[in-house]
Amino acid sequence: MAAVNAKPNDTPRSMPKQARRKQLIQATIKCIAKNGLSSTTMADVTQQAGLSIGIVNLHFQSKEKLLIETLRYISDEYTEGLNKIYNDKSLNTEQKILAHINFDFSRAIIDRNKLAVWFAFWGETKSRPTYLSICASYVSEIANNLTHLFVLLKQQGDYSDVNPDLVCTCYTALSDGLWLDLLITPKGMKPAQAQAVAMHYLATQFPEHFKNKTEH
Amino acid sequence: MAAVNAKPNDTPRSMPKQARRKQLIQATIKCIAKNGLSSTTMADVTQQAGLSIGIVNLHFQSKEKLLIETLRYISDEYTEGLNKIYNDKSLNTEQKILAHINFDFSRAIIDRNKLAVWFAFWGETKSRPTYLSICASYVSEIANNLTHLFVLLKQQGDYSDVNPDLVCTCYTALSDGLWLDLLITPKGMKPAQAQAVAMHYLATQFPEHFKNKTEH
DNA sequence: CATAAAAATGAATAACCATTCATTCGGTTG
DNA sequence: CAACCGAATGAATGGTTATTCATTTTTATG
Repeated sequence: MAAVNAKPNDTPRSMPKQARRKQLIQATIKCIAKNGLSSTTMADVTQQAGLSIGIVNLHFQSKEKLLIETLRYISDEYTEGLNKIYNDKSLNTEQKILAHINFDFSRAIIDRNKLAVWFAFWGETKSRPTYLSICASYVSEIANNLTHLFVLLKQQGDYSDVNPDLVCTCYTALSDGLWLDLLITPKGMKPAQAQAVAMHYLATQFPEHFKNKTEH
Repeated sequence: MAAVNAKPNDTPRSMPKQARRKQLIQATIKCIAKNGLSSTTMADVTQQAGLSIGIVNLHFQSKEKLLIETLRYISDEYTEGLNKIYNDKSLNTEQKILAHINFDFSRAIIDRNKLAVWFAFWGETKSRPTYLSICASYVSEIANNLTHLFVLLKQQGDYSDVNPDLVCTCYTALSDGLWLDLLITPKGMKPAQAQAVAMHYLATQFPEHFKNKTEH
């Protein structure tokens, strides 16, 4: 409750505006995880950030805009991480797919605070067009890239029966569902185990490439 | 906004208490879908039900208890539907698994109102132990039953490499992830398509039974 | 060091919301 | 039909919360 993130000296006023916004967004993530989206208040968030109550409206105009920026933040973090992999010229197709899976179950992504935020926003998409459109746009961006990787891999083996679109849809859904397991059964499902389940599916589609592969 | 579900005559006071509770729970589901969990108010719910503001506290004591009962309601609906399948003596193992998949993507289950409710509560599990324990208990119940079906099916074919626990985890996660697709890309993903993706995965594990199977 | 500009504060405000409970309504019973 | 009792109502209440903005604090500048 009274836990404060930073002493005054840690957060000088001279820091760029962007940094203060990020600080508030990260406090918002913690509060949503700790109290739930429905009972996250401005007082909670600003106290978590070690700042005063009026600060959110100074930087975000309203609570609603702070929430939208919070969704955009985790959404961007995810897509930018994946785009870095897609654009990495030093990786071949197989390595990019492996890197994608590693990323999907990496510390930064399957942090339970962030998972709670994802699900909280997903639960609100039906009523908030803005949330929906943020989600829809990252989903389609990722699907395009990942499907393309599967198209390329299909050409590198005896994979005539493989449907890249289907595999992309299936892998993506599987990954989201495993995130749920990591969120609600934290003692029953470990990150490495979740990743192994994802690998198991890919091995059914691309056995020449992914059978008996384990990432350390 | 002003949409009222029932005229006074439709809801006589002589109906059993259980019926009024159900009416309020269903109104709650609609409100969560329409406004999001975080802005669902007692006034919304009671107006949606066509009743007065004080009625929730009469039947549920508090808003929080109404929400808990709402989660329990969709949770029970799901597990009871599956248990009916598991206990159906007229179905063999293969048919039970097919019935399970059919059920997972049936109208009653993938109703977008209810999907919104599932995700809203999942997003709050980290902060509400009561939500978490309701979710944890239905998850483990289903996993036990489904894993057992896979164990039985494994004995009915050349499936020595199949790991029933893994398949259960993978199928369940996949199904949850497909629910997300149905929730956030309602125009891009149709129920039949989602079901086909789930079948596609099972066919990789039990090709003798599920390859080229399509449910009508 | 003086001054101006920018950033941050937090007390005050107004709106909102869950809960209460005295009153009213409707159905049942004898 | 009268009397009763549980069900339902909704105005009133008190607590909570987002937002505002006059004031204070910090930083940059000459």
